Amino acid sequence: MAVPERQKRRATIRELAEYTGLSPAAVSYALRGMHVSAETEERVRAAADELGYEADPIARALRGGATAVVGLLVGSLADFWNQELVRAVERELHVSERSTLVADADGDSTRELELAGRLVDHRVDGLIVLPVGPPSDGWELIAEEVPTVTIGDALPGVMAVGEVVFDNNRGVEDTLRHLSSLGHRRVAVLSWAVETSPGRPAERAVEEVAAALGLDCRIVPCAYSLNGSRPLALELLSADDRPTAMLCMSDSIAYGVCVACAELGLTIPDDVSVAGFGEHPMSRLLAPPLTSTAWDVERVAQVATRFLLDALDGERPDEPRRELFPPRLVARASTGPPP
Amino acid sequence: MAVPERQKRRATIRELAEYTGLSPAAVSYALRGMHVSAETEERVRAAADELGYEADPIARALRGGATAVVGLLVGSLADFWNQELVRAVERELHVSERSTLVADADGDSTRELELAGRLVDHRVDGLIVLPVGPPSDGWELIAEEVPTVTIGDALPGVMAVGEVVFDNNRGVEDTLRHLSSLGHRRVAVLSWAVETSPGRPAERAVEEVAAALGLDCRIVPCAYSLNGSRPLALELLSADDRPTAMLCMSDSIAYGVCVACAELGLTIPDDVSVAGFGEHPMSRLLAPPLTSTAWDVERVAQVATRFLLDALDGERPDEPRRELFPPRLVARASTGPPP
DNA sequence: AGGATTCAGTGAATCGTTTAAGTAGCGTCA
DNA sequence: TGACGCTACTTAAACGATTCACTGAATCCT
Repeated sequence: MAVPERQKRRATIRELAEYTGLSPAAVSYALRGMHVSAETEERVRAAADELGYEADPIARALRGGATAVVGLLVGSLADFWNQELVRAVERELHVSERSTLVADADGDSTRELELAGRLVDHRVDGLIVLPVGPPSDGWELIAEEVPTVTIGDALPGVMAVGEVVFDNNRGVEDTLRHLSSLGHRRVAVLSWAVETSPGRPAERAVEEVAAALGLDCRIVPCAYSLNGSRPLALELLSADDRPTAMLCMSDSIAYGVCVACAELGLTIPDDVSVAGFGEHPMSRLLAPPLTSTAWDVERVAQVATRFLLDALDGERPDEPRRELFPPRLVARASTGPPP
Repeated sequence: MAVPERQKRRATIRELAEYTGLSPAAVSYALRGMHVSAETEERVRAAADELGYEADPIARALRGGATAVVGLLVGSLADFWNQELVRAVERELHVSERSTLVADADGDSTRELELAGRLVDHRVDGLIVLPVGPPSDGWELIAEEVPTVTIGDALPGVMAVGEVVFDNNRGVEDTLRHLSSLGHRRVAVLSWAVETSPGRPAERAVEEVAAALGLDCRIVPCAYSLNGSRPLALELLSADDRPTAMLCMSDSIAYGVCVACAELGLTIPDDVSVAGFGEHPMSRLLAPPLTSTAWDVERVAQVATRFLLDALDGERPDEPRRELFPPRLVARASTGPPP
């Protein structure tokens, strides 16, 4: 009922034109309510329903129109939070009748740009990006060609139509203060690779806060995933002067650290405290439940798609629209006083 | 270097033709190594490199060629295992230079078919489906139009080119035997909605094994997600004759059950045993670690894409190629003797 | 009333590629 | 020699929509 019967071969605009006794052009206009009398418009619409006509997105795209496809370029799909975001964005785009072309840069900034290009080649109407790579010239060209929204961190110098920004700095500060107030002094920060766009500012934030609180912070670059952090954690935690707390810049990273702790026979938080970042639904279920910093995935997805869709049917804003998401520290049992 | 310089406007085949002094047709042939002398082919290829020419996938698609886009239709993206599968499939497709159009049916079988249609409209070269819905006529049309591979459960009557099948029955049997051997008699099975394609056979498997083992099994339909199972579990576990074990047909479902247990003050496995299905990387980290049944996501993704890609550049097999993945029971601390 | 403007709709070009059909030029073979 | 078949191309017609430039009729203004 709701879904129109699926034809063997779709009706074309020419067939619809013949059926209504109009020219293809008139039909095209009618369907978008331009240029024609109300009566014909109605008639064409009815005929379109009857024949189950829907404009072919590919043909439309070739001519330069919209494809109803949005590209979603994810820095690392191995990251659980990012996976959640993909789901949320896909859902948001679905309500606006759009499809989602997903690409995973897998932590590689070269691949990231290459994929962005590929998405553009497929004529996506817009691009939502969770960047890994450092800002590069390539992005300017991309963002110029197709409306782009960044999530997580802006790409400086790139003319995005929207920027959904996490207040990572405050997140880092809150967590470090939390750890400091518990008595920790030696903290390892497992961060995104430091040369990435989120990495650099986060690194500075860590350094500033550490200085202010008198913490001995060591920043260690780390891949997003569980498997990326485990070996690193094994190494860090086997050292004689092992840190008393680990701040992981993603919950996925923290999960790998938990595994490493288990393997080394270390108890969390008695032997070492672990904190995540970007709370994943699973984190409350860990043993012990993981301290983390929460951002509302659904709202992030909503705002990002809103920015993009507004840019798609209005004109592009002169300046990126921007929304800053404050962190919410969720203190749980994985952080406690140092041994 | 590796990535060709991104032009402001892409070179067209006409420009390339002019550049080489050939006709567009000759260029088109040359680039696909048909019909032309070796010398011209070489010359055209060189010119293409020089101009950074790459055929426009949209124009190609309109004419009826391939788009290098594969549709991935997921029954429920809220399910963590499925999220992992999306990542793995995306990665596999990337190595063959293809992009992935992801659609989430969100547990709704009507939406599932509608989305399949939308993917076909976008001229995906092929379709990989993790079905939720019961087999329906719509699928036959879809599978006829575009090569389709099913994952998880075949769609009977649908001419897929490949079927990646989980041996759910044996998985159910193994788990129920495991529970039975621990001494359980009253087991609740939180399953996919029973009318779905995986639901029905799984239900029968449960009934048979339960009868053989003398178990009192109650099958409860349940949405895939953590949030779907929590309220259900709260209800089931508050009853006087509450089950001593819960078999959850997805780890995501199990996670919700764990939350419910915590809320009710029930200890796992002392008060109630919990088992998942389709192991997620997180499950070993829970408190207590979750008993589950593992399938290798990476291999599943590999086989599924292999089936599809083979069908894309060879001809379609007369009969679906098929691979059955046996389960691997991972017994952990979340299952123990009944109270 | 006559010229200008709007309205409703048509015809044809266009987007960038593929491919069926056609055409030279050349060699082969009866 | 002429029929035939190759090879290496070219020409032109798709694919399915959008849109620019028109046209004929009706309406408007002074």
